Amino acid sequence: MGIPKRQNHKNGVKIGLGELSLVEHALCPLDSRRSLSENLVHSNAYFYTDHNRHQRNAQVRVNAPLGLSASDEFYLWGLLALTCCQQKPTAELFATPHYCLRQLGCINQHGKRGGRQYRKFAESLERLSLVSYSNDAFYDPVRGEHRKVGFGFLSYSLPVNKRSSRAWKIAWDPIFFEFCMSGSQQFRFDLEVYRSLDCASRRLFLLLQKMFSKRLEEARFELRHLAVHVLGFSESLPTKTLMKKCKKTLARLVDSGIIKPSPQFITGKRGGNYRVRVERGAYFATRAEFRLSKDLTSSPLYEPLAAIGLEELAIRRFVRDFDPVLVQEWADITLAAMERKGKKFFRRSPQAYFVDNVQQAAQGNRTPPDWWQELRHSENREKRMGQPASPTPVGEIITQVLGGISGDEAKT
DNA sequence: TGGTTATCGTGAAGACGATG
DNA sequence: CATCGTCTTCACGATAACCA
Repeated sequence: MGIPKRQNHKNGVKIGLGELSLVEHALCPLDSRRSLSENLVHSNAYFYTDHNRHQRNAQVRVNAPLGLSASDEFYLWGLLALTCCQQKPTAELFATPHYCLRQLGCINQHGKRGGRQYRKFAESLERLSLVSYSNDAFYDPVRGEHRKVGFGFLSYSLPVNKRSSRAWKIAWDPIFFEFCMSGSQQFRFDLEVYRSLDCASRRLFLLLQKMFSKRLEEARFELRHLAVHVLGFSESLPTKTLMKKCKKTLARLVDSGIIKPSPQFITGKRGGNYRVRVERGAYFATRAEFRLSKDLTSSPLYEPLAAIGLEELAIRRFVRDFDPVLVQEWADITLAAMERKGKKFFRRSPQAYFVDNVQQAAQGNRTPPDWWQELRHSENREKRMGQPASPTPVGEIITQVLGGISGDEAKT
């Protein structure tokens, strides 16, 4: 077996990681005019059966100070999967945006796509980080019961300088993360299929993925509930329109093999309501397992280490043998020093500096330098200053302030 | 007249190619 | 590899067209 090249061809299915209760309902309206408004409050409800087989109602509330787009869910599920597929998963993901977007299939070396993807990503991240979610009957897979919960999704910290090759840090809310990670229940799905769908179909796909992976053969819904509360269509639309929209969504899922074709998914009124019935499609027969490749470049540590100038073999060794948190930390210190202090900072080379420090730190006899701690503090301060007042796109908050610290940060 | 259906406009978002 | 222009799709309120 040779040294893996920096590549990203289609070995290994890209996966997404969902969450059982969250896919029961829409997190925001599909219509961006409504969902991307500031201080969005989205109230929703869905039904579940408790352990006595009684049907109960769960009330959901999503607060999104910067709004929330239906397409943000793609990043949420994708980043969760990236986090849990690391060699030693923790609730923190250190990765460059380039790494994330490449892993998620948003950019690749053939289809040339650029700046907009990065901006969308940063904006979504900003919106997601501010969301607070509450649910009075959230299913807790660890304890096997429904609980009242309130949590956020994630926090982030990223270099102010857009050109920086230092990794972004994404930290998941501990309670949310625990729900997502809980052992055998991990909710995985094919991210490529997900991506190929429109937002409404994506939501239904996830819900069906959840239902059909339990060996269920069919799923039933009430039309209006499905359209409004699960998919996120506007409640103000007449039932007829919703039916049309649902039919379109179902047709898409048929095309992807997620549900079986049927001449009539929606059957006539019963008790004043339309019933929707779908059957499990071929997709679930063929794609039970999703795994990420163990390719070296699929480690988020790869890019920072490569940016320091380490060889493939050395990177492999660090990824395999050292605590990823430690490696990430010293990679960040080294890159920060390269960007802000220049070459003269290093007695020999950045590589030597990094290698020596990680080894010493692993022994427990070296801690991060003070200048780096201060740098981090000042970066956090700026971020806090930049955020609540104005919804400035993340990458663009202040670069001048830091200009004074170092003269040669432009060159990387 | 009342109700249904078709179409337009707007802003978000994705696909894809050209270019630097 | 990043960036941008352009074309298409989507949701859905508003308006117009249609029909009994």
